[in-house]
Amino acid sequence: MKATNVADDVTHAAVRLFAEQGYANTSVQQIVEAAGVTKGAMYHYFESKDDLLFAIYERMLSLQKSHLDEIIARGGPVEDVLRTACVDVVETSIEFLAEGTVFFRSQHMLTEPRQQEVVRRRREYHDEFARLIQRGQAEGLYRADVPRAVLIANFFSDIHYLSHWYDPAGPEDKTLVAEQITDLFLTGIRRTDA
Amino acid sequence: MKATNVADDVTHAAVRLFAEQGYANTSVQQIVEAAGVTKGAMYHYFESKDDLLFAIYERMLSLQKSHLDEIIARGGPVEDVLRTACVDVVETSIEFLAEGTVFFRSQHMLTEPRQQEVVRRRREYHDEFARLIQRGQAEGLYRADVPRAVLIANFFSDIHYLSHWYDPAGPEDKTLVAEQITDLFLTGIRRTDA
DNA sequence: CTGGCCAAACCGACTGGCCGGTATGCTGGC
DNA sequence: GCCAGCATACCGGCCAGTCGGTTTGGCCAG
Repeated sequence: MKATNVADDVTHAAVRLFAEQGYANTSVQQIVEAAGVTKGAMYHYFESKDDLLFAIYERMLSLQKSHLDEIIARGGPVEDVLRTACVDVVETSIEFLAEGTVFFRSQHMLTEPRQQEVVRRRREYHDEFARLIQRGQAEGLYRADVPRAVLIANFFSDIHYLSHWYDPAGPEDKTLVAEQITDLFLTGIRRTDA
Repeated sequence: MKATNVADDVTHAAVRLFAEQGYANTSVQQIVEAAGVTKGAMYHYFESKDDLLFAIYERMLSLQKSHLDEIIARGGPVEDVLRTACVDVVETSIEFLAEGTVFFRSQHMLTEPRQQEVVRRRREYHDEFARLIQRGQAEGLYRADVPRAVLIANFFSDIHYLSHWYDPAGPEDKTLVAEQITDLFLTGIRRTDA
C-alpha cells in the first residue's frame, strides 16, 4: 500500500529526531521538514504531536506483545520457550533501536491517559513474562530465593539498556548478542543449590 | 554550614520535579515556588536551567566515582572488590533514586559541551569497572566467551533500570536487593566450563 | 553605641522568541 | 461540484532569562 506514505514518512522522521534530540527538543516543523511534507499534511493524519509519539509506542507494544504471544502459543518446555522469548525480544529491540530509545526515554512526555495506556500494556507483557518464570520456578528450574520482581527486572533492564551501548555499526552481531545476553540472564537465575 | 541553603533547596526541588514531570515539562517558576525562593535568588546561584540540571549530574558522578575509587584503593581479591563495588553502587543508586531517574532520562537535554562532559566522566567510571572484570578474567574467574562490553552492560543495565521498578515504599530492603542483583550478575558472568 | 556605606543577596515584573495548533484557501480526481 | 488531501500564513500561550531596584548584613570611623 503506497496509499499514504505521508503518515509513514512522518513517523520515521519523528522516531529518528526524537531519538537524536529528544521529544521536547524536536519541533513539529523539524519533523515535517525532515519527512518532506508540510504541517497541514501532518495534522491531517495526526491529531497532535502527542498523538504522533503515541503511535510510536502503539507500534512497539503491539509488535512485542504479538511476538511473545506467538512464542508462548507454540508451546514446549519452559526453558526453551523462555529462551526463545528472550532472544527474540533482544533481537527485535536491536532492530528497532531508535524506537527503543524513544520508548524508554519519553514515556513521561505523553499525556496522562496515554501514559496510563502504555503502563497498562507494558504490565500485560510483564505479567505474561512473569508467568513463564513462575512456571520455571514451579518446575524447580529457577531459583526462588530472590523475589520474582528482581529476576524479571534483571532481564528487562538489559532490553532497556540496549540503546545506551549497542552500536548497530559496531562489530557485534545482533543475534549473537541476543544469545549472549539471554545466556547471562538464564545462567544467573538458574537454580544451582543442592 | 547553613550559609546558603537556597542552592540546596533549589537543587532538591528541581530533582523532585524533574523526576516527576521531566526536565522539559518543569518550568523554572515551578522549581522556585517549590523551593520557596524566587527566580532572582535562583539565578543568583545558577547560570541557567541547564546549569541546574548539570549540578545534579555533577553530584552523582562525583559521588559514584569517589565510592568506586575508595573501594578499589582498599584492595583485596578481585571477586571481593567487585562484589563490594556492585553492592555499593546499587545501594547508592537506590538512595538517590530520584537523581537516577533524572540522570538517565534527561542527559540529552543538556547542552552539547556538558553532555560531552557527562559522557567523559561516565566513561571513566566504565573503564575502571572494566579493568576489574578484566583482572577477574585474567585470573580465570569470569567467562571470556562473551565480549566484555556485554558483561559490563549486563550490570550497568540493572543500575539504570532501578528507578523503573524499585519502590522505596515497597517491601524490598535496599541492601538485600543490592545483594540479590549483584549475586545474579556475578553468577551470570562466572566461568563454569570444564 | 551608631550611623553611614558598600556589596552581596535577593525580588518580581517584563520581554522576546519559539512552537503547537488552527483557519482558510487551493487543487485535482471522480 | 464536492470532498479528501493537502498548503501556508498566522495566532496565542508559555517560559527562560533579564534587569532595575530593594533588602540585608558586615564593617569601620567617629
